[in-house]
Amino acid sequence: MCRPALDGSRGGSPHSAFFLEVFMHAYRTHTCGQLRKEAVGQHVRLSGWVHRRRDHGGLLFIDLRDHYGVTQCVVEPDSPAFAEADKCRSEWVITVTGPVVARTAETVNRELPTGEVEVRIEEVTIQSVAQELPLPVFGELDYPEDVRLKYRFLDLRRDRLHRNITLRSKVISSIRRRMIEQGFTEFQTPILTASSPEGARDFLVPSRLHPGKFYALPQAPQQFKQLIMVAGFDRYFQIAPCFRDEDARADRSPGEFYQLDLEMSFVTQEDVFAAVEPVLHGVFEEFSAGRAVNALPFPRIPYEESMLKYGVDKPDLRNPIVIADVSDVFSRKDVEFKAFKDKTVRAIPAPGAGAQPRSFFDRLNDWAKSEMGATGLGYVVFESEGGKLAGKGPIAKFLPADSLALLAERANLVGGDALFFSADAKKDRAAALAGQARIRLGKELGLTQEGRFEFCWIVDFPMYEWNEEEKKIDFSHNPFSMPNFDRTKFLALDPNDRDTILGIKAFQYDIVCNGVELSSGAIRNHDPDVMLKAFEIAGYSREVTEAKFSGMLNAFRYGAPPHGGTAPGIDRIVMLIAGEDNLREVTMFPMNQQAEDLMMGAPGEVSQRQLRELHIRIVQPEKG
RNA sequence: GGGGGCGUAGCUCAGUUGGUUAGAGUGUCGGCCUGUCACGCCGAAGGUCGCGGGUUCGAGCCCCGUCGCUCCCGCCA
Repeated sequence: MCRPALDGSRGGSPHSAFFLEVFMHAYRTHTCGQLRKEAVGQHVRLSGWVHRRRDHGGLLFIDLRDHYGVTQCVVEPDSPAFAEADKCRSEWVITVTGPVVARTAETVNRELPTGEVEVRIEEVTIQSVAQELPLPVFGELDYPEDVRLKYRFLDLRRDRLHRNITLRSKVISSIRRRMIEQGFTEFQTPILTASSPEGARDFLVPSRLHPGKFYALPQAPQQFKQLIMVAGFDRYFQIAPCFRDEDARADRSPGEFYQLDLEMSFVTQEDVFAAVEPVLHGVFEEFSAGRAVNALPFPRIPYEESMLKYGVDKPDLRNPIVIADVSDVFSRKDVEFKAFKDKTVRAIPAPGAGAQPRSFFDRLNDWAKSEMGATGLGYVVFESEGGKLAGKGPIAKFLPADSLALLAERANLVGGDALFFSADAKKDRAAALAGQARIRLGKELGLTQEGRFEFCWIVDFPMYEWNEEEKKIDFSHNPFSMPNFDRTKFLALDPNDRDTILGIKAFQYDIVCNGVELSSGAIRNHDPDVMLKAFEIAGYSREVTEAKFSGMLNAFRYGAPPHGGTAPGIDRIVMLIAGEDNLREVTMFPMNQQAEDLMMGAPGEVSQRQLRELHIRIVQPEKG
């Protein structure tokens, strides 16, 4: 086509096209996002993808796109480049050469940073052609997830995803800079490690050298980072890949994800908060694009309080609704509503909901029954009648005036407001339904404020919980957390003293933003005796604990500093900042919900030879 | 493992109570068009209605099964 002659056979003055070609970069002198009015008159070369072509017969426009932007290029039929340019279709990769010209006032495109100029095509080189696209790059339409994932390289060309992934990179580099500025040091930890008995399901990697033995991919570098503290490195961080073989959710990638993993020595819980808060606050402010971030220090909310007031351990504080316990009101002798007697009853205020139609209340009731497995969601609508509050709705008739007034006071409601009730014999279930109802009400009544970030710490998690199915005590969260309990008394605990044990809090905390759990952390248990006792309570004999955690227990017997840390989820941070509600929108090459990589074909079958080397034989599950 | 939603042209979707040859937009191909920027106009090609079975004179539509995608529950120290 129109390649520059490199043998010098065509002579030319310094002003000839030939001179410019020879001294011009083979692919580009500028990017597609670079040219402005100041460049008018320059002879330039651009390379990129054909974003869009507009054929006017007598005039052909090609919008050329690369990572940096879009530049309009134009060619007329009498140009020697027209025939070649006319062949170009969407997503072909081409190189164009020609002068930058100013657009006339009427033809300037204000939407485009390069919209004041265009490149008049004198020469086109087709670098790569494209078949008809399974997924158009141009436009903002939504496409099926499987097509997007199979042709991820096309999806990634699209503006929104391209920007999200670029944003992710910027967020990570900002985090890294802020951590280093705070005196943290980045270290790598192994990817092939040992399976650990607690927590999620492991991904296993068979060992070739050791028949019948397996590595596991780390669920998190938990033990390693504690060992780094024992090794005296004081402040560690890592953008750490974590692998868990559990089912996916919109906010939980299948298989793998990244954490800002960090650990510090000689710290209290407040020291960890003080180290993490400015990093998160700083990075969210940096990329907030006008959205407010709540001020430091972030509120600390005890777990019990969160479960009462918000019905979840990850409250969305953009939602002003606060749940109240009203069990006592329904236990009063003058309240004859049998369905709520002797149950935990939580009241969810719905300010302004009195104006909603009957269908609004019915819909919530249906939702509670069908999706939450509840018997229903009772409600009362408050109305002002001559300066006094009157109750309306199906259960209002069971509530005498003074009980009604008490409810309104507890829920801080006035006429025109409504109050929903979540009741269950089990406190946890009443709280959970109330929590979900709070979220729905906040959204449907428009009370949850968009466009802001509300962080909080949830603190004082219980160390243990009762496993009803197996009738035993389990760790409720991280087994390596330090119990917030007198050491001597802890070591002397009777493992059957269930009431005392279930009341023990741990130095364990989550950080939550807008109802999304960003991280879980703890002050660690660095005392081997306390650790053995803690595991004994959860049903692990000393021998088992010694065997399973020998590496760490041993280390703690050679001088271990008190230490603690946390690990905010990188993907979720980027998701929040990008304003997306699915992790796949901020992950370059995600797997689908069934943990398959549709582009690369993973997981895939392997050869018999590979299996033999690994001493593995496949046993297919029986179909039935 | 369980529940909900979806599956119709390359892509996004419509398709009435079960009734003639399954439509639109976009993309593709062809024609026209010198200032568009979602260019416009005319025309054409493009369909195993996810797959299998059933009911029916007749199924995109109803029933059963199955597969795929997705959201949720379980699970996620």
